[in-house]
Order: sequence, then C-alpha cells, then structure tokens
Amino acid sequence: MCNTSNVESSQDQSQLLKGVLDLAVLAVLADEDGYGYDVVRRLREGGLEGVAEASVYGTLRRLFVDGLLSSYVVPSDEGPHRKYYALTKDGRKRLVSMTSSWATFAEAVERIVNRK
Amino acid sequence: MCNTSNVESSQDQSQLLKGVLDLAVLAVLADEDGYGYDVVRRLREGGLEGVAEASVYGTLRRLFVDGLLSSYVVPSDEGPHRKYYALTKDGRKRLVSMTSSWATFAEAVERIVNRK
DNA sequence: TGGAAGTATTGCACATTGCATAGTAGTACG
DNA sequence: CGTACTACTATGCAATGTGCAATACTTCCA
Repeated sequence: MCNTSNVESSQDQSQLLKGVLDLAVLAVLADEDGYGYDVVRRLREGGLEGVAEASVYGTLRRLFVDGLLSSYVVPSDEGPHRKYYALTKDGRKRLVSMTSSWATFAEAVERIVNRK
Repeated sequence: MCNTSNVESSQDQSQLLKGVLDLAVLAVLADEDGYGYDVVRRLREGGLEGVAEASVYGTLRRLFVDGLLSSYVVPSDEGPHRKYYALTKDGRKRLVSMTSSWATFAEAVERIVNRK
C-alpha cells in the first residue's frame, strides 16, 4: 500500500532544475554575495530542497567562466577558506533576461497543463 | 547596437524544457489523443514555440516504453499513417504527480527569484 | 593523542534529455 | 517530375545535474 509518486516527484526535480539553476544562483547572489556552501543552504531554504552540492559548485564555476560572476577568497575562523561570488555587470543583465525567459516559459507550461 | 538578450532567451528554453516536456506531452494527450506531428503543433500553440520535432517524438517513444502511453496506428488520406498515443492508467497517475511536482518547483523558483 | 563531525571546495565519470541532421515515405499540386 | 507538406525513425552531440571520492580546516569529545 505504498504509492510511489513521492519518490517520482523527488526524482523529477533534478531534470526540472536544468537551466533553472543558473537563474536561481544568479538571483540568490544578486540578493547578497555568497560562497558555494552558503548558496546551497539559501537555495534549499528557498524550496529547492533536493539540490546537490556538486550542482551548485559546478554552476558557480560555469557562470564564473562565462564572466557572469566575479570571485574573491575570504579566510574563515570556523573552517576552510570561503570563495565568495558576486554578480558582474553581465551577470546582472543575464539575470534580467533569464527572469523574463522563465516567466514566459512558466506561463506557457501553466497554459498547457491547466487547459482541461 | 544590438542586444543579445533575445538570442540568449531563446537558447534558455531548450534547457528549461528538460523534464517539463514529459509533463507537457502528457497534459496535451490527456486533453485528447494525438500523434507526434499534432502534439508538436499543440505545444507550440500553447506557447512552447521553440520545441523541436525530434524532442517530441523522442519523448513520446520514451513515455511509451515506460508504459505511460499506449498507441495505435491510423491510416490517413492526406499523408503517411499516423501513430496516435493515449494515456494509460499509469500515465494519468504520472500526470497528476508531475503536475504537483511542477507546481511546487515553480513556486520555489518564484520565491527565490522574486525575493528582493 | 586521536577520531568523529561539520564546514568548504574540487574533480571526474555518468545518466538523462533536448536537438540538429539525415533519411524514408506518403499525398497533392504545378 | 519536382516541390511542398505531412509523418515518422535513427544517430550522435552537447548541456547539465548528480554521486562519489579526495582534500583540508576547525571544534569537540574520549
């Protein structure tokens, strides 16, 4: 008597995340500079509970390589050093364009799903 | 003097689609049985204008293999035969669970993006 | 002293999936 | 007969999220 939909729902998330992680990470960093471990926490608190650490670190590196993020290292008393990331000018532009992409996309999905 | 955000916005879509195509195709077929070429049209009319034919055919095959769709061939006077797909019982269950996954996910993204 | 736990980052191999491309085939129109 | 539109299939590529292992620093407890 065990419905598997919960399991399936969790697995869905990793595919749904594709493309959206960039947006989510940029949005979180626009709010305030942050380092990987911290960004993970903020995303999970925001509702993306399933997000894996490796995904966030990978995304940060990619966005950095693309020139959307700058970074600086800050030593910490409570553990290893922290690599902070901040939005660049291009990063802010990209955040704006991705936000509107997302809005358009989400509307289309709602339209298709909710049309009975 | 040419802003590239439009180009970028279009490119975003193919990543955003990941995982959502399953949901969109199931939703469209729940409305009414359909064949590949027709499903493509309906998705585009619904707002997913960039979706590629190969993606839809691939998704249909995958959902069929997974037992979420059944299929039957109907000859056509206006061209080649048409392979119709219909939701199975499992398909309907999956549609329900994916719809709720999507809702939860979209809410989380909105929350993260719109938190100033 | 030593070891577990929490913090913080990196690298790699892997699976999924959307897409471009090419090919096959039927109908219709000029 | 060639072009266009319809309709489906197969192949290989590219992007990206994830698991896993490794490294390393700090605190705390036995």
